[in-house]
Amino acid sequence: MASPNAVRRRRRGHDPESVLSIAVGVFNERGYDGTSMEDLARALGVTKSAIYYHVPGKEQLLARALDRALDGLLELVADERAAPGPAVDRLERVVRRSVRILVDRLPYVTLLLRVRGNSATEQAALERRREFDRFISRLVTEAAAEGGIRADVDPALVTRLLFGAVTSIAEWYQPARGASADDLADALLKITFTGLRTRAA
Amino acid sequence: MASPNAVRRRRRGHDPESVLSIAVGVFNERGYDGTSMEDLARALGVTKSAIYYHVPGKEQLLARALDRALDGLLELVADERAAPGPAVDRLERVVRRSVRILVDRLPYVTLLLRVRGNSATEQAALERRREFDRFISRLVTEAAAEGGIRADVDPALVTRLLFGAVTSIAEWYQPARGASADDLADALLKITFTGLRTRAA
DNA sequence: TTGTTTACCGAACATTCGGTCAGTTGACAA
DNA sequence: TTGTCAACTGACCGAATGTTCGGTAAACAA
Repeated sequence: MASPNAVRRRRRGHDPESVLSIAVGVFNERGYDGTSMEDLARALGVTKSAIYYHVPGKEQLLARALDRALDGLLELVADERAAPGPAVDRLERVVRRSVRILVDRLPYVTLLLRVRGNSATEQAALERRREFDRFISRLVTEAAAEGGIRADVDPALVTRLLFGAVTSIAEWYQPARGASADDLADALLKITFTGLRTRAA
Repeated sequence: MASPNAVRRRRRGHDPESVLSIAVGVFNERGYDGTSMEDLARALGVTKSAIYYHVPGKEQLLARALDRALDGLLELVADERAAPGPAVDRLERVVRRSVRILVDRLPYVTLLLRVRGNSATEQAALERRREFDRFISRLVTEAAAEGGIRADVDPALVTRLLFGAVTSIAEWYQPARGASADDLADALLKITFTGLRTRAA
Protein backbone atom coordinates (compact mmCIF):
# COMPACT_ATOMS: atom_id res chain seq x y z
CA MET A 1 0.00 0.00 0.00
CA ALA A 2 1.38 3.30 -1.00
CA SER A 3 2.04 5.58 1.85
CA PRO A 4 0.78 8.96 0.64
CA ASN A 5 3.00 10.73 3.08
CA ALA A 6 5.51 12.74 1.12
CA VAL A 7 7.47 14.16 3.99
CA ARG A 8 9.72 11.60 5.55
CA ARG A 9 12.89 11.87 7.44
CA ARG A 10 15.69 12.71 5.14
CA ARG A 11 18.88 10.84 5.23
CA ARG A 12 21.77 13.11 4.54
CA GLY A 13 23.25 13.06 1.10
CA HIS A 14 22.44 14.34 -2.32
CA ASP A 15 19.47 14.09 -4.64
CA PRO A 16 19.13 14.85 -8.34
CA GLU A 17 18.17 18.44 -7.54
CA SER A 18 21.17 19.27 -5.38
CA VAL A 19 23.50 17.57 -7.85
CA LEU A 20 22.03 19.67 -10.64
CA SER A 21 22.31 22.98 -8.89
CA ILE A 22 25.87 22.39 -7.75
CA ALA A 23 26.85 21.06 -11.17
CA VAL A 24 25.44 24.10 -12.94
CA GLY A 25 27.47 26.30 -10.64
CA VAL A 26 30.65 24.52 -11.67
CA PHE A 27 29.65 24.52 -15.34
CA ASN A 28 29.34 28.29 -15.19
CA GLU A 29 32.66 28.69 -13.45
CA ARG A 30 34.75 26.52 -15.76
CA GLY A 31 32.53 26.09 -18.81
CA TYR A 32 30.66 22.89 -19.60
CA ASP A 33 33.44 21.38 -21.70
CA GLY A 34 36.03 22.57 -19.23
CA THR A 35 34.33 20.74 -16.38
CA SER A 36 35.19 17.08 -15.73
CA MET A 37 33.07 14.67 -13.73
CA GLU A 38 35.98 14.71 -11.32
CA ASP A 39 35.46 18.48 -10.88
CA LEU A 40 31.79 17.90 -10.16
CA ALA A 41 32.57 15.13 -7.70
CA ARG A 42 34.94 17.40 -5.83
CA ALA A 43 32.34 20.17 -5.64
CA LEU A 44 29.76 17.66 -4.37
CA GLY A 45 32.07 16.10 -1.84
CA VAL A 46 31.61 12.61 -3.24
CA THR A 47 33.31 10.27 -5.69
CA LYS A 48 32.80 10.47 -9.43
CA SER A 49 30.80 7.27 -9.48
CA ALA A 50 28.36 8.53 -6.84
CA ILE A 51 27.11 11.13 -9.30
CA TYR A 52 25.75 8.35 -11.51
CA TYR A 53 23.53 7.17 -8.71
CA HIS A 54 21.60 10.45 -8.92
CA VAL A 55 21.79 11.46 -12.57
CA PRO A 56 22.31 9.54 -15.82
CA GLY A 57 25.37 11.47 -16.90
CA LYS A 58 27.05 14.73 -17.74
CA GLU A 59 25.01 15.57 -20.81
CA GLN A 60 21.70 14.94 -19.04
CA LEU A 61 22.78 17.42 -16.41
CA LEU A 62 23.27 19.96 -19.15
CA ALA A 63 19.92 19.13 -20.75
CA ARG A 64 18.01 19.54 -17.51
CA ALA A 65 19.69 22.84 -16.75
CA LEU A 66 19.00 24.23 -20.22
CA ASP A 67 15.36 23.17 -19.99
CA ARG A 68 14.98 25.18 -16.82
CA ALA A 69 16.13 28.31 -18.58
CA LEU A 70 14.13 27.68 -21.73
CA ASP A 71 10.92 26.81 -19.93
CA GLY A 72 10.98 30.18 -18.23
CA LEU A 73 11.74 32.14 -21.38
CA LEU A 74 9.17 30.34 -23.53
CA GLU A 75 6.52 30.71 -20.88
CA LEU A 76 7.10 34.42 -21.18
CA VAL A 77 6.69 34.20 -24.95
CA ALA A 78 3.45 32.24 -24.59
CA ASP A 79 2.11 34.82 -22.15
CA GLU A 80 2.96 37.86 -24.21
CA ARG A 81 2.23 36.53 -27.65
CA ALA A 82 -1.37 37.68 -27.66
CA ALA A 83 -1.05 40.59 -25.28
CA PRO A 84 -2.80 43.84 -26.18
CA GLY A 85 -1.46 47.37 -26.22
CA PRO A 86 1.20 49.35 -28.10
CA ALA A 87 4.23 47.29 -29.09
CA VAL A 88 6.64 49.66 -27.31
CA ASP A 89 4.85 49.10 -24.04
CA ARG A 90 4.80 45.36 -24.56
CA LEU A 91 8.47 45.48 -25.41
CA GLU A 92 9.18 47.32 -22.21
CA ARG A 93 7.24 44.74 -20.24
CA VAL A 94 9.00 41.87 -22.02
CA VAL A 95 12.40 43.35 -21.22
CA ARG A 96 11.33 43.68 -17.60
CA ARG A 97 10.13 40.11 -17.39
CA SER A 98 13.21 38.84 -19.22
CA VAL A 99 15.44 40.48 -16.63
CA ARG A 100 13.29 38.92 -13.91
CA ILE A 101 13.68 35.43 -15.39
CA LEU A 102 17.39 35.98 -15.94
CA VAL A 103 17.84 36.90 -12.30
CA ASP A 104 15.50 34.23 -10.89
CA ARG A 105 17.12 31.46 -12.91
CA LEU A 106 20.52 33.08 -13.19
CA PRO A 107 22.78 30.00 -13.37
CA TYR A 108 20.53 28.16 -15.79
CA VAL A 109 20.10 31.09 -18.16
CA THR A 110 23.81 31.86 -17.95
CA LEU A 111 24.55 28.33 -19.07
CA LEU A 112 22.05 28.61 -21.91
CA LEU A 113 23.59 31.81 -23.17
CA ARG A 114 26.96 30.09 -23.56
CA VAL A 115 25.77 27.05 -25.49
CA ARG A 116 27.45 26.73 -28.87
CA GLY A 117 25.77 23.65 -30.35
CA ASN A 118 28.49 21.05 -29.85
CA SER A 119 26.07 18.18 -29.25
CA ALA A 120 22.51 17.19 -30.11
CA THR A 121 21.48 18.39 -26.67
CA GLU A 122 23.00 21.80 -27.25
CA GLN A 123 21.56 22.08 -30.75
CA ALA A 124 18.08 21.31 -29.45
CA ALA A 125 18.47 24.02 -26.84
CA LEU A 126 19.63 26.51 -29.45
CA GLU A 127 16.61 25.68 -31.57
CA ARG A 128 14.25 26.40 -28.70
CA ARG A 129 16.17 29.56 -27.88
CA ARG A 130 15.69 30.80 -31.42
CA GLU A 131 11.97 30.82 -30.80
CA PHE A 132 12.49 33.35 -28.04
CA ASP A 133 14.81 35.41 -30.21
CA ARG A 134 12.33 35.46 -33.09
CA PHE A 135 9.59 36.63 -30.77
CA ILE A 136 11.67 39.55 -29.53
CA SER A 137 12.70 40.42 -33.04
CA ARG A 138 9.09 40.57 -34.22
CA LEU A 139 8.11 42.69 -31.25
CA VAL A 140 10.81 45.26 -31.93
CA THR A 141 9.89 45.37 -35.60
CA GLU A 142 6.29 45.94 -34.62
CA ALA A 143 7.24 48.74 -32.25
CA ALA A 144 9.22 50.39 -35.03
CA ALA A 145 6.32 50.05 -37.49
CA GLU A 146 3.97 51.61 -34.96
CA GLY A 147 6.34 54.52 -34.50
CA GLY A 148 6.88 53.65 -30.87
CA ILE A 149 10.65 53.60 -31.16
CA ARG A 150 12.95 55.72 -33.24
CA ALA A 151 12.95 54.96 -36.93
CA ASP A 152 16.57 55.82 -37.68
CA VAL A 153 18.01 52.54 -36.38
CA ASP A 154 17.50 49.15 -38.03
CA PRO A 155 15.08 47.14 -35.83
CA ALA A 156 17.33 44.09 -36.18
CA LEU A 157 20.17 46.09 -34.65
CA VAL A 158 17.92 47.41 -31.91
CA THR A 159 16.91 43.86 -31.02
CA ARG A 160 20.47 42.65 -30.79
CA LEU A 161 21.87 45.59 -28.88
CA LEU A 162 18.94 45.85 -26.50
CA PHE A 163 19.05 42.18 -25.63
CA GLY A 164 22.80 42.25 -25.71
CA ALA A 165 22.55 44.53 -22.70
CA VAL A 166 19.99 42.22 -21.10
CA THR A 167 21.96 39.03 -21.57
CA SER A 168 25.16 40.70 -20.43
CA ILE A 169 23.61 40.71 -16.97
CA ALA A 170 24.40 37.01 -16.77
CA GLU A 171 28.10 37.82 -17.05
CA TRP A 172 28.39 40.09 -14.03
CA TYR A 173 25.30 40.06 -11.83
CA GLN A 174 25.81 38.93 -8.25
CA PRO A 175 22.50 38.42 -6.44
CA ALA A 176 24.01 38.59 -2.97
CA ARG A 177 25.24 42.13 -3.01
CA GLY A 178 23.81 44.58 -5.45
CA ALA A 179 20.64 45.51 -7.21
CA SER A 180 17.42 43.56 -7.40
CA ALA A 181 15.90 42.38 -10.66
CA ASP A 182 13.62 45.41 -10.67
CA ASP A 183 16.50 47.79 -10.04
CA LEU A 184 18.32 46.21 -12.96
CA ALA A 185 15.34 46.44 -15.26
CA ASP A 186 14.74 50.05 -14.27
CA ALA A 187 18.31 51.01 -15.01
CA LEU A 188 18.37 49.14 -18.28
CA LEU A 189 15.10 50.64 -19.49
CA LYS A 190 16.11 54.14 -18.47
CA ILE A 191 19.33 53.85 -20.44
CA THR A 192 17.93 52.20 -23.55
CA PHE A 193 14.53 53.86 -23.72
CA THR A 194 15.29 57.34 -22.47
CA GLY A 195 19.02 57.64 -23.05
CA LEU A 196 22.09 58.30 -20.97
CA ARG A 197 23.04 61.77 -22.04
CA THR A 198 21.79 64.71 -20.07
CA ARG A 199 19.73 66.99 -22.21
CA ALA A 200 19.33 70.72 -22.64
CA ALA A 201 21.66 72.83 -20.64
CA MET B 1 45.36 22.84 -71.36
CA ALA B 2 48.35 20.51 -71.38
CA SER B 3 48.64 20.90 -67.70
CA PRO B 4 50.94 18.04 -66.81
CA ASN B 5 49.97 17.60 -63.23
CA ALA B 6 48.44 14.19 -62.99
CA VAL B 7 49.49 14.40 -59.40
CA ARG B 8 48.68 17.63 -57.64
CA ARG B 9 51.72 19.64 -56.82
CA ARG B 10 50.47 21.33 -53.71
CA ARG B 11 53.54 22.14 -51.76
CA ARG B 12 52.11 25.39 -50.49
CA GLY B 13 51.26 24.77 -46.85
CA HIS B 14 50.58 26.67 -43.69
CA ASP B 15 52.46 29.07 -41.50
CA PRO B 16 51.99 30.09 -37.85
CA GLU B 17 49.70 32.92 -38.93
CA SER B 18 47.30 30.84 -41.00
CA VAL B 19 47.22 28.15 -38.33
CA LEU B 20 46.33 30.76 -35.73
CA SER B 21 43.55 32.38 -37.70
CA ILE B 22 41.94 29.07 -38.63
CA ALA B 23 42.34 27.76 -35.09
CA VAL B 24 40.68 30.81 -33.59
CA GLY B 25 37.76 30.31 -35.94
CA VAL B 26 37.29 26.77 -34.66
CA PHE B 27 37.77 27.87 -31.05
CA ASN B 28 34.93 30.33 -31.49
CA GLU B 29 32.69 27.74 -33.10
CA ARG B 30 33.15 24.98 -30.56
CA GLY B 31 34.68 26.75 -27.61
CA TYR B 32 38.35 26.41 -26.66
CA ASP B 33 37.84 23.46 -24.33
CA GLY B 34 35.43 21.87 -26.78
CA THR B 35 38.04 21.96 -29.54
CA SER B 36 40.52 19.09 -29.88
CA MET B 37 43.76 19.23 -31.81
CA GLU B 38 42.12 16.70 -34.09
CA ASP B 39 39.38 19.27 -34.82
CA LEU B 40 42.01 21.84 -35.68
CA ALA B 41 43.87 19.40 -37.90
CA ARG B 42 40.68 18.66 -39.83
CA ALA B 43 39.98 22.36 -40.31
CA LEU B 44 43.54 22.90 -41.53
CA GLY B 45 43.51 19.91 -43.85
CA VAL B 46 46.56 18.33 -42.23
CA THR B 47 47.40 15.79 -39.57
CA LYS B 48 47.42 16.63 -35.89
CA SER B 49 51.18 16.36 -35.70
CA ALA B 50 51.66 18.85 -38.53
CA ILE B 51 50.24 21.57 -36.31
CA TYR B 52 53.19 21.16 -33.95
CA TYR B 53 55.53 22.01 -36.77
CA HIS B 54 54.07 25.52 -36.88
CA VAL B 55 53.04 26.25 -33.30
CA PRO B 56 54.16 24.94 -29.90
CA GLY B 57 50.74 23.73 -28.80
CA LYS B 58 47.12 24.39 -28.09
CA GLU B 59 47.56 26.74 -25.17
CA GLN B 60 50.09 28.88 -27.05
CA LEU B 61 47.53 29.27 -29.80
CA LEU B 62 45.10 30.61 -27.21
CA ALA B 63 47.71 32.91 -25.69
CA ARG B 64 48.62 34.46 -29.04
CA ALA B 65 44.99 34.98 -29.95
CA LEU B 66 44.17 36.62 -26.62
CA ASP B 67 47.19 38.89 -26.91
CA ARG B 68 45.91 40.16 -30.22
CA ALA B 69 42.65 41.20 -28.64
CA LEU B 70 44.23 42.66 -25.53
CA ASP B 71 46.91 44.59 -27.38
CA GLY B 72 44.20 46.42 -29.30
CA LEU B 73 42.10 47.19 -26.26
CA LEU B 74 44.99 48.34 -24.08
CA GLU B 75 46.36 50.49 -26.85
CA LEU B 76 43.04 52.28 -26.77
CA VAL B 77 43.33 52.73 -23.02
CA ALA B 78 46.84 54.14 -23.37
CA ASP B 79 45.66 56.60 -26.03
CA GLU B 80 42.64 57.85 -24.14
CA ARG B 81 44.04 57.87 -20.65
CA ALA B 82 45.25 61.45 -20.83
CA ALA B 83 42.80 62.75 -23.41
CA PRO B 84 41.21 66.15 -22.78
CA GLY B 85 37.58 67.16 -22.92
CA PRO B 86 34.35 66.34 -21.09
CA ALA B 87 34.15 62.76 -19.86
CA VAL B 88 30.88 62.09 -21.73
CA ASP B 89 32.51 62.98 -25.01
CA ARG B 90 35.52 60.85 -24.22
CA LEU B 91 33.21 58.02 -23.26
CA GLU B 92 31.41 58.32 -26.54
CA ARG B 93 34.70 58.20 -28.42
CA VAL B 94 35.90 55.21 -26.38
CA VAL B 95 32.72 53.30 -27.16
CA ARG B 96 33.21 54.09 -30.83
CA ARG B 97 36.80 52.93 -30.82
CA SER B 98 35.91 49.83 -28.81
CA VAL B 99 33.37 48.83 -31.45
CA ARG B 100 35.96 49.44 -34.12
CA ILE B 101 38.48 47.17 -32.38
CA LEU B 102 35.83 44.54 -31.74
CA VAL B 103 34.95 44.46 -35.42
CA ASP B 104 38.51 44.69 -36.71
CA ARG B 105 39.73 41.88 -34.46
CA LEU B 106 36.40 40.11 -34.17
CA PRO B 107 37.50 36.48 -33.68
CA TYR B 108 40.25 37.38 -31.23
CA VAL B 109 38.07 39.63 -29.10
CA THR B 110 35.24 37.09 -29.21
CA LEU B 111 37.60 34.49 -27.82
CA LEU B 112 38.78 36.87 -25.12
CA LEU B 113 35.24 37.61 -24.01
CA ARG B 114 34.62 33.93 -23.38
CA VAL B 115 37.70 33.23 -21.28
CA ARG B 116 36.83 31.92 -17.83
CA GLY B 117 40.24 31.58 -16.20
CA ASN B 118 40.75 27.82 -16.39
CA SER B 119 44.52 28.03 -16.87
CA ALA B 120 47.39 30.36 -16.10
CA THR B 121 47.16 31.66 -19.65
CA GLU B 122 43.49 32.50 -19.25
CA GLN B 123 44.02 34.09 -15.85
CA ALA B 124 46.75 36.30 -17.23
CA ALA B 125 44.42 37.40 -20.01
CA LEU B 126 41.64 38.13 -17.53
CA GLU B 127 44.06 40.21 -15.49
CA ARG B 128 44.97 42.34 -18.49
CA ARG B 129 41.34 42.60 -19.44
CA ARG B 130 40.46 43.97 -16.02
CA GLU B 131 42.69 46.92 -16.76
CA PHE B 132 40.45 47.81 -19.67
CA ASP B 133 37.34 47.31 -17.55
CA ARG B 134 38.68 49.54 -14.79
CA PHE B 135 39.46 52.26 -17.28
CA ILE B 136 35.91 52.23 -18.64
CA SER B 137 34.49 52.15 -15.17
CA ARG B 138 36.48 55.24 -14.12
CA LEU B 139 35.47 57.07 -17.27
CA VAL B 140 31.77 56.48 -16.66
CA THR B 141 32.10 57.53 -13.04
CA GLU B 142 33.82 60.70 -14.17
CA ALA B 143 31.09 61.45 -16.70
CA ALA B 144 28.50 61.02 -13.98
CA ALA B 145 30.42 63.30 -11.61
CA GLU B 146 30.66 65.96 -14.31
CA GLY B 147 26.91 65.74 -14.89
CA GLY B 148 27.42 64.55 -18.45
CA ILE B 149 25.21 61.50 -18.02
CA ARG B 150 22.06 61.06 -16.01
CA ALA B 151 22.51 60.87 -12.28
CA ASP B 152 19.66 58.53 -11.45
CA VAL B 153 21.46 55.34 -12.47
CA ASP B 154 24.44 53.86 -10.62
CA PRO B 155 27.56 54.46 -12.73
CA ALA B 156 28.65 50.88 -12.11
CA LEU B 157 25.41 49.67 -13.67
CA VAL B 158 25.80 52.05 -16.59
CA THR B 159 29.27 50.70 -17.25
CA ARG B 160 28.11 47.10 -17.26
CA LEU B 161 25.00 47.59 -19.34
CA LEU B 162 26.63 49.93 -21.84
CA PHE B 163 29.55 47.61 -22.43
CA GLY B 164 27.23 44.63 -22.25
CA ALA B 165 25.66 45.97 -25.41
CA VAL B 166 29.10 46.55 -26.92
CA THR B 167 30.48 43.10 -26.16
CA SER B 168 27.26 41.44 -27.30
CA ILE B 169 28.30 42.44 -30.81
CA ALA B 170 30.81 39.59 -30.72
CA GLU B 171 27.94 37.13 -30.35
CA TRP B 172 26.04 38.03 -33.50
CA TYR B 173 27.99 40.32 -35.81
CA GLN B 174 28.73 38.96 -39.26
CA PRO B 175 31.14 41.19 -41.18
CA ALA B 176 30.19 39.82 -44.59
CA ARG B 177 26.61 40.93 -44.68
CA GLY B 178 25.42 43.72 -42.50
CA ALA B 179 26.54 46.96 -40.96
CA SER B 180 30.03 48.41 -40.76
CA ALA B 181 31.77 49.16 -37.49
CA ASP B 182 30.70 52.78 -37.78
CA ASP B 183 27.09 51.83 -38.45
CA LEU B 184 27.17 49.66 -35.37
CA ALA B 185 28.69 52.35 -33.20
CA ASP B 186 26.19 54.91 -34.47
CA ALA B 187 23.25 52.66 -33.66
CA LEU B 188 24.62 51.75 -30.26
CA LEU B 189 25.33 55.36 -29.29
CA LYS B 190 21.95 56.55 -30.51
CA ILE B 191 20.20 53.94 -28.41
CA THR B 192 22.24 54.30 -25.25
CA PHE B 193 22.95 58.02 -25.32
CA THR B 194 19.75 59.39 -26.76
CA GLY B 195 17.26 56.62 -26.07
CA LEU B 196 14.98 54.40 -28.10
CA ARG B 197 11.59 55.78 -27.21
CA THR B 198 10.03 58.39 -29.44
CA ARG B 199 9.17 61.52 -27.54
CA ALA B 200 5.94 63.40 -27.64
CA ALA B 201 6.98 66.83 -28.72
C1' DT C 1 16.98 -9.92 14.88
C1' DT C 2 17.13 -10.09 9.80
C1' DG C 3 16.34 -8.12 5.36
C1' DT C 4 15.95 -4.20 2.28
C1' DT C 5 17.03 0.16 0.55
C1' DT C 6 19.81 4.22 0.09
C1' DA C 7 23.89 6.43 -0.96
C1' DC C 8 28.05 5.80 -1.69
C1' DC C 9 33.31 3.90 -2.77
C1' DG C 10 37.19 1.92 -5.44
C1' DA C 11 38.69 -0.26 -9.32
C1' DA C 12 38.44 -0.76 -13.85
C1' DC C 13 36.72 0.22 -18.62
C1' DA C 14 37.17 2.01 -23.45
C1' DT C 15 38.03 6.15 -25.55
C1' DT C 16 39.91 10.57 -26.37
C1' DC C 17 43.17 13.93 -25.16
C1' DG C 18 47.50 16.92 -26.07
C1' DG C 19 51.84 15.98 -27.46
C1' DT C 20 56.37 13.46 -29.37
C1' DC C 21 59.25 11.48 -32.79
C1' DA C 22 61.39 8.97 -36.60
C1' DG C 23 60.79 8.94 -41.07
C1' DT C 24 58.84 10.48 -45.85
C1' DT C 25 57.77 13.67 -49.56
C1' DG C 26 58.29 17.02 -53.02
C1' DA C 27 60.20 21.55 -54.52
C1' DC C 28 64.27 23.59 -55.55
C1' DA C 29 69.46 24.68 -55.82
C1' DA C 30 73.86 23.22 -57.40
C1' DT D 1 71.95 13.96 -60.54
C1' DT D 2 72.37 14.69 -56.13
C1' DG D 3 71.58 17.01 -51.80
C1' DT D 4 69.07 20.10 -48.89
C1' DC D 5 65.21 21.34 -46.38
C1' DA D 6 60.56 22.91 -45.32
C1' DA D 7 56.38 20.60 -44.52
C1' DC D 8 54.32 17.01 -43.45
C1' DT D 9 52.62 11.74 -42.05
C1' DG D 10 51.69 7.85 -39.11
C1' DA D 11 52.66 5.34 -35.24
C1' DC D 12 52.75 5.97 -30.72
C1' DC D 13 52.78 7.72 -25.49
C1' DG D 14 50.98 8.62 -20.88
C1' DA D 15 47.38 11.02 -18.86
C1' DA D 16 42.70 12.30 -18.54
C1' DT D 17 38.04 11.58 -19.89
C1' DG D 18 32.96 9.84 -19.08
C1' DT D 19 30.97 5.76 -17.61
C1' DT D 20 30.16 1.00 -15.53
C1' DC D 21 30.19 -2.30 -11.99
C1' DG D 22 30.79 -5.16 -7.84
C1' DG D 23 30.81 -4.34 -3.33
C1' DT D 24 29.49 -2.11 1.31
C1' DA D 25 28.24 0.56 5.43
C1' DA D 26 24.53 2.70 7.55
C1' DA D 27 19.69 3.71 7.97
C1' DC D 28 15.36 1.93 7.99
C1' DA D 29 11.53 -1.75 7.91
C1' DA D 30 9.87 -6.39 9.30
